Amino acid sequence: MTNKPPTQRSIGRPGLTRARVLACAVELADRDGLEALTMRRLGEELGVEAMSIYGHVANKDDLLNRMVDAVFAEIDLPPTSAPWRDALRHRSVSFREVLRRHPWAVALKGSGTNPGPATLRHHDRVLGTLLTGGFSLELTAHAISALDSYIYGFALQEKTLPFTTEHETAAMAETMLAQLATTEYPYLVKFTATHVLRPGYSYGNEFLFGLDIVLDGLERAREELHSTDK
Amino acid sequence: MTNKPPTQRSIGRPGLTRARVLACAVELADRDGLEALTMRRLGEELGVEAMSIYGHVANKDDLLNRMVDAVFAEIDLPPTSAPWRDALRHRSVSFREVLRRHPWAVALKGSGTNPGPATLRHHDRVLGTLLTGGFSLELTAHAISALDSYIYGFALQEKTLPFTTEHETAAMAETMLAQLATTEYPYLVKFTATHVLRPGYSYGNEFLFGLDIVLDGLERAREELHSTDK
DNA sequence: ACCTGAACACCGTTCAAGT
DNA sequence: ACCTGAACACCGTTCAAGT
Repeated sequence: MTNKPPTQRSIGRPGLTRARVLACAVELADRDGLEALTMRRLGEELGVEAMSIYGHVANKDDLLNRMVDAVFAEIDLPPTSAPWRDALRHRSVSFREVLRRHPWAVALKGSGTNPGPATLRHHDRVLGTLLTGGFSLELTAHAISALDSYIYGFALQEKTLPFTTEHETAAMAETMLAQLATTEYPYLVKFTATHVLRPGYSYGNEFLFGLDIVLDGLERAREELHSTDK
Repeated sequence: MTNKPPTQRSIGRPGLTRARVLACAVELADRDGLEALTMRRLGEELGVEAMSIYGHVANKDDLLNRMVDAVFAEIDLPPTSAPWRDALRHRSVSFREVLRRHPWAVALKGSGTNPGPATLRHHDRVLGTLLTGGFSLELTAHAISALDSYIYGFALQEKTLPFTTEHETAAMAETMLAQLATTEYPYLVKFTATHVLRPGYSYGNEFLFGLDIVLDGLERAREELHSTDK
């Protein structure tokens, strides 16, 4: 019994740490969606009264902020060894995979949160990749806006789709076709019937096409920047 | 007093129509945010008991779905007279402006909603623009995914920013800089200090840069499609 | 026949009462 | 000193009781 001051860990029931609260909250949101994540339900999942959670988190908003930062911590940072394009392509693919694992994070991004350390670190590394890769300050701003907009938007659209497997897609398309007024939406009908119902269709495959368009555009802008320098 | 059957309009208090409910709900969400849009508060705003709203809307989910469709109705359709690039550029700029007017619509898009007539019409016209503009079915799917991902993502990022005016941006950047550990996030500090704090900086200006990158990429893919045809 | 307000099963969070 | 459960001010929605 030394005169050790009370630590964060000593607050709350033994075994209940902030890390465990966060991990459980993320798992609950993954499994049952953001609307299932209530303080009471989370407490239940942790084997604890809802109010005990407030020992490790200021309030629900604080919990959500920390969850977003935990998600950012999962994203691969752009490897410093690779050239800017490969480095950012790698982290972009990782970013998208993480957002697919945690779709609720996209919605949470929409509410004004103040960034945690993992989020700041992520952005710092992406900035570094561009600034040391031959991008001007202005072009770096353009690049991050274009790239992250595309990734977030793709994740948002992917999350909205009510189907995942090819079979589900086909079933959904069939019912949609049956309801649609053929004369009123001719292109929608044609597109659904001949493209979406095609065997092998999966929306997820679209990601790389758009990503490479954005990266190509950035590379072109970067080259232009250096050719005018000469 | 003819034997006219009871219409939709005759349900609920006179003067309370579904259109008025929708318009009021949109205005409330614009003004005070989605979290302020409760059935009780909306009823208050309409001068009506909360339960009267259920005469014009099945439930809150139905209300939100109809609000999203009302937002889509505001977006300019791609003009059929213009070439595909100009047509889609016009509707994309309009799309982004509408999403800035109604930021809550981005979050709502994230929850799986079934599309209303204005939404279907919008997508039908965009499909038509591409399919009649020399895009194959597959490339049309690529194009819509890339374009709409970018627009939604940009709207999501713009909505997150806690500032609008240049002055607010500068103030925010100053406080952020003061809190940031200079050694831990060197690029973030450099970027904020020298670019974000530069007079005239406004995130909204980034939209057209990314949009034109995507459109350029699509045009290139379309040209490639036709050159291999020959 | 139509409307409505009390009531139900939930929220996040406060705070006083327990140990 | 620490925890917790009753309580408060909210939700969306049901439904019986009013006119």
